[in-house]
Amino acid sequence: MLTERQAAILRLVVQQYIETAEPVSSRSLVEKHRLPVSSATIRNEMARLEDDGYITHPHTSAGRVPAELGYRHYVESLMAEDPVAPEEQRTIEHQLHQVLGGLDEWLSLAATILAASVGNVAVVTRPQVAGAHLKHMQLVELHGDSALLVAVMDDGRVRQRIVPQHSPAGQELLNERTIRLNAQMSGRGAAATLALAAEMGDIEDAMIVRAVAELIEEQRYTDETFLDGLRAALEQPEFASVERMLLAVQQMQAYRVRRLVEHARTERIGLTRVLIGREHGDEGMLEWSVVVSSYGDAAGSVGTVAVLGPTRMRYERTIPRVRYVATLMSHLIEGVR
Amino acid sequence: MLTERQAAILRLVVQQYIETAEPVSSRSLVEKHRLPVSSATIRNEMARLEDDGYITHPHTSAGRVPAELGYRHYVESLMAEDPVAPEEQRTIEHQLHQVLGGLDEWLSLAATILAASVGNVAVVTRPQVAGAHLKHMQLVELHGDSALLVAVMDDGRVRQRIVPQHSPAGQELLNERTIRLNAQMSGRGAAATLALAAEMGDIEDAMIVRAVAELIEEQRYTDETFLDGLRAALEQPEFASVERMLLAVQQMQAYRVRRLVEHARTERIGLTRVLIGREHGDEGMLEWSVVVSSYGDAAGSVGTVAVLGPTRMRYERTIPRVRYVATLMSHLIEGVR
DNA sequence: ATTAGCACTCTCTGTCTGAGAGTGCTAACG
DNA sequence: CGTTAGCACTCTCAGACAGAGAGTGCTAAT
Repeated sequence: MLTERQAAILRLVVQQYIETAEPVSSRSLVEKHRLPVSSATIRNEMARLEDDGYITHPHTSAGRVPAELGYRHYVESLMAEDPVAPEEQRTIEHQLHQVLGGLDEWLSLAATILAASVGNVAVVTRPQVAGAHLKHMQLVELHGDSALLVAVMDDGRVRQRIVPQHSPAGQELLNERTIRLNAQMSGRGAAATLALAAEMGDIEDAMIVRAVAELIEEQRYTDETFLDGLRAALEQPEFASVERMLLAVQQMQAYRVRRLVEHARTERIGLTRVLIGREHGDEGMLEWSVVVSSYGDAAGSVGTVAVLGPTRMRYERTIPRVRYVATLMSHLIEGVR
Repeated sequence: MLTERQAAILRLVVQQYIETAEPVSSRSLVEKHRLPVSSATIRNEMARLEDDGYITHPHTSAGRVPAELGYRHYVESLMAEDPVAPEEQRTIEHQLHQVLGGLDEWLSLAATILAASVGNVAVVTRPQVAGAHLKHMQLVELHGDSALLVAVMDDGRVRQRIVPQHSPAGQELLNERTIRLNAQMSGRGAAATLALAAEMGDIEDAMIVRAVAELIEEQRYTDETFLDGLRAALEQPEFASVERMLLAVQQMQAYRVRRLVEHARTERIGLTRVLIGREHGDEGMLEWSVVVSSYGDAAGSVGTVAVLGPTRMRYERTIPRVRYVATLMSHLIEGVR
């Protein structure tokens, strides 16, 4: 158990390190904060904190740096959140409301806004519904012997697929087919749609219905993950070497980030979770932390909002902002269904 | 005018520099290629080439490095293209044919394939039609008081927009409206659609028609530009310092790259152009070269395929591959219209 | 015209040194 | 007993320096 003074020192060490990115020395702590004790006392306390695993030493004659446990304790007990000011709330909300083009555009914008607000990588995943259903589909004639199948799902997705036409039909006939098939398919899930396809007499009908079933179920990792803010994040001193920067660029790929974030999140909407260093389980990204929150609607679909950054991250700022954006999205998502 | 020997030497210098990324010395040239002359002779010739501006010197005791003029001459007169082997042609074509999901997915895949094939940044822009026309639009009811407008254009775009509904209508009524409006709008361009909106009696009809007109005209830079291959490109030695790498990451943003590439391309389909260093006109990217080609169909829409990389780029490989992908796309694009 | 030879230049690497920053420990102090 | 002054010790960092190595440019001989 930490004494009150140890806790105070730990807080200062973490804060100062987050701010300066430099190891924190006992003397600088005393001077900057006009502590009523000498640096030797701080050194003694620091040695304790180090024994207990809260902070470390890069080398003998360097100041102290928070260890994972130190950040953990800081986030849980020592930190005061830096709330999203009303002004900033309005800005974010306003920007989000600029969206005209549907769910995808909206998720992408959310990632961009969040990234800009916290200066790190922001990730937003599309809300996953246990079983999506078809709302409406439409066949549009393409040049030549194929048609474009456009399907709108009840989870907000709009997906397309090119389907061959054995007998070129013209838009008129495609419209008829569209109406006929919609009548049978709309409201169905993937399995039910597939079952329907099996019963179909007409081969072309069956093929289209199967295509719709695939679209309902489809999840492409990249397309479902919206990521922004890498450029800004790379300017932080943790990436100030070619190897580290290159590694970071490699690591921040949509599919990988998505796996990490999906794994880190909880089902519980409204809860914001922080995973520091190895806590998130991706051995290759030990120096990264994740702040993650779920959003969703009454219908039970759940998506993820997250920020990724170096363990030396401004948790005070990041946590409330992730939470705020997630909350906002939970409210807004109803509208694009 | 270069003598034959000078040209031969220049070719070797460029080739070796492209391969090794190290300044090329007179001795290494003689040894590696068993030249029938001494290094001193090469040195004399090199001095000439330097006087004429084909190559340079990083410093007194370093080997030679191609200057822009050297690359230029190499690309135009000295280089033998490394054709895309039938095997590779099949692979690329096969990958491109994997596309199921329509134009966007297809352009994005093309960029990925090209990037992988040349190991640099590949950019593909959507084919722009002078005036696109509406093929078909569909209204789908969303939860609450809005509807999703999905429009398919004759240039292959599928665009969506959320539109408010003043009086919640139900999908039935939306279908009626869809049919009514399609009958009036389909085949129209942006201006004609806008004109139509002005004549409309019904306010909601007019609003939807206006929205469609906007969608027909819409061009969002990011969404219209598909880019891949940055990760691989960053591994090249030209980016082996934090500042350069960071700069490269900043520079390779969709909107900027698009501007560069659109500016560099020619209207002439089938022609592949190479712009080296300052030739492309973006003063901030002097160390980059662009290989660019246009693709399009008989209808006159033109898109761009390009590769961006350091001036020290394997032009022999890159040029034929850009050309091949562009040709392929010209053929394939007919199918997704 | 070509080339051997050599002086000259510049970079690169490793070593060393001194300065500086911090800690850890000890002993003294209140 | 907690606190602190003092100091030895450790480690890093920047700069200086030297020597090796790589290349060129020039000159004179072939």
